[in-house]
Amino acid sequence: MDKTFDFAKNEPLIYNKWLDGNAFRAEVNPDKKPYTVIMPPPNVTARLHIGHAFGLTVQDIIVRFKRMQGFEALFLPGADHAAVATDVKVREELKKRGIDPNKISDAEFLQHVEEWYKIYTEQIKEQMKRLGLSCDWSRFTFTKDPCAAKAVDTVFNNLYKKGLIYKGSRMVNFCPGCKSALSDAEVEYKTVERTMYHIKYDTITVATVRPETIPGDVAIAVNPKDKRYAKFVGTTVTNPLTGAKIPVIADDYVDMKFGTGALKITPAHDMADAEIGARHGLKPIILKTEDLTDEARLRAIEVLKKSGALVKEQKYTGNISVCYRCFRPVEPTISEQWFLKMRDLAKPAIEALNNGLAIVPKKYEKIYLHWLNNIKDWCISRQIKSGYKIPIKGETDTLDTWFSSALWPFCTLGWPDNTPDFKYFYPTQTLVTAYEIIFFWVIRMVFSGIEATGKLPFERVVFTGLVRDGQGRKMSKSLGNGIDPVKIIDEFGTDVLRFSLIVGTKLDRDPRYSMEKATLTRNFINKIWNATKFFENMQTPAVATPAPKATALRPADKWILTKFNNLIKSVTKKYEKFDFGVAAAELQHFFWADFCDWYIEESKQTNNPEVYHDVLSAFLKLISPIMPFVTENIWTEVLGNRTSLLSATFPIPNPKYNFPKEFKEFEQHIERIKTERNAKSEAENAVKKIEILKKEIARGEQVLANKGFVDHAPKELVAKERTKLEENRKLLKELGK
RNA sequence: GGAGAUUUAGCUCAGCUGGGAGAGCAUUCGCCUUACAAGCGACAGGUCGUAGGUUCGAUCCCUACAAUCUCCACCA
Repeated sequence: MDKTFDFAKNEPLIYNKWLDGNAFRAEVNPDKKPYTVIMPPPNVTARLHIGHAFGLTVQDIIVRFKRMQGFEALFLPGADHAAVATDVKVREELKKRGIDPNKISDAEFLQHVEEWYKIYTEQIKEQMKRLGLSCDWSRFTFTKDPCAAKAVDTVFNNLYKKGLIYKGSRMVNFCPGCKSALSDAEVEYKTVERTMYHIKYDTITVATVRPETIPGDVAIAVNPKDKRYAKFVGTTVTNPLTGAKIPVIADDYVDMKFGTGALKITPAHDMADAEIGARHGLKPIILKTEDLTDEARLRAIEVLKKSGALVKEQKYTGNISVCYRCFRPVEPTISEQWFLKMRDLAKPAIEALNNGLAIVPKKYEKIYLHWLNNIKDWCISRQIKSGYKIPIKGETDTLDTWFSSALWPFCTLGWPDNTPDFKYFYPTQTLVTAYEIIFFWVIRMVFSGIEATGKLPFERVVFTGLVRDGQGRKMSKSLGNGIDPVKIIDEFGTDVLRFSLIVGTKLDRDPRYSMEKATLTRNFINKIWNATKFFENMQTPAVATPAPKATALRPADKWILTKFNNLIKSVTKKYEKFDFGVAAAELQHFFWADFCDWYIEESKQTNNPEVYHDVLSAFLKLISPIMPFVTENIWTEVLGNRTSLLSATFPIPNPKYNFPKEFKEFEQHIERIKTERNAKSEAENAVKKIEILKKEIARGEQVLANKGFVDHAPKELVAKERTKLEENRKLLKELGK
């Protein structure tokens, strides 16, 4: 064997061996139960980052585990065309090449988009392969593939026929950067400092941060309880920019304590104003976009200053709504868009939580429900070029990219056709995704799946956290604390990346990653490698000592077998609960502390290669979903197995290997040795030990003197305390000599 | 404003149905012991956020408070 595991050489060899053997291919197989995981398709706009690596590793662990449990496991890979994001990227790329994207024809532009798709889809596939994902590549799907297009068409038309999709002139958030309408979910909030202007409308002064919208004002609103303004309600005031007479109205919405307590109403350019305007039957005045710029604001201020209407300026810190893609402030505007009626679609999605949909971790259930219970109609039209055209004759708008993403779990399996794949693999079992896209994607998949197929798209959704750095900070370019997963693979190998990403994480918190984890994992893999070397030497005739027969199990054998049985139980339970972080930690601890530090040491004088072999190979199986390469290498190259670990069965505890008596004895044996070592390294140990014993005895006496404890506590516990006390007294006597 | 989560050793985190606080790393000390110095052995480190309550017994259950974080809503 080499000195260390040569991952650079072996990992690609092993992966290609799997590919050549069609090992990841899932077939329709009536003799087996299917287990389907559809991959959330990464955008074709970027390289895979550490967050992708984490999520994809979690999925691959699930699939490999289920495959070993005998399921027909399908991991279906794909990539997303990411309409808006790709649009931006392609424009940038064209400008770099000296082409003005606005001067070429639509057809030409779309051709460049197609090119982009091709190049970056291949790049993404390559990166996924480097992560060691056991995907069925024959089923790779791109969100612009014909099957997806057919699904989009079918779903849109069905919803349209049902009257759930409608076109209407309504208040929507418009992004001046993306030059498109957005859905509510696509709007984020950012805290910024702005200037608040106090402006006189005759007798009433209002405070506003957007004086450029004054020409759109149709009223001034005050709180009906506000005594200061009661006398003005019902009168009119003059718009300081247009000279128009506008009414003073009373509305509960107005906060008396905020600003001057008087609110200008601009129904065409503010969400709240639109509602107030509608309540009072006011007709909105729609302004042109060029009249809503920063320059327009400065012009308005100039005019107001000259006329004396501007009475005060003050700094104000508050939230502004921005586009989640380009982060530019969005402009609420009345415009004609396509909407999806949500009320009826949301109902079954809400009920799904009682009808077979599990959300893991559970804490996301409330977030899921809250959003669905407060859902508004979904603006599905976008004014950008790439993406799916709205399938109505003459429409130039495209669909929100999430409209097609929502169909992902079934369009990838052949729907709307009732294909054998669809019949067998749908509904899918587990969807793994980041909690950030619960609204964008997960909820929309649920209601779209129920609506289109009559079934839930998945039995459960598992949410993963956001990968942070060692100190818990977000990884970001400006902090320079980002870690490129491909770099870890280059330096340490895929096994190291996968295990180090997983170990110590919990699903309900954000995972943390640092280079330290990578080196620790490298050391662990080296440990596994060397323990295997020890086994090879054990078997070499020159070194071998007369080994006991398999039936003649030594105490150490019985101990490790019992310990390993317990490990299998515990690890399997954790895998089933998707608690891979703790499973990984337990596996590592068992191997290092129990198997290497104690069992190997006990095997240096006499040994039992059969037991060693059994435990080692079962351990390799147990950890292989997380660490597929080095385990496969040892499994085939060193242990001489002909078939891949992929097709091995996941270990189940062996009832024969349960020796509670010998187990306890060996644990005591370990304790004794530790005490001896301790005595050796610390001369004054005896004095110390006496102190501890005295304390222990005092504690035991106190506990047993407590009548409540003796009467109420379980009998075994009381008995245990009694014997412990006696033993300690005996020991103290011996040491006292 | 509404909701949720977290708080355990210097750091990062485990602790299943309440029954004497655990790991890894870091620190300190001693070791090249024939699988491994990417290693081995050992010591030291904790009023389990604060204050009450339930219980024979609370890190665990209940109440209040505090700090940190996240999501949602958003007031001109």
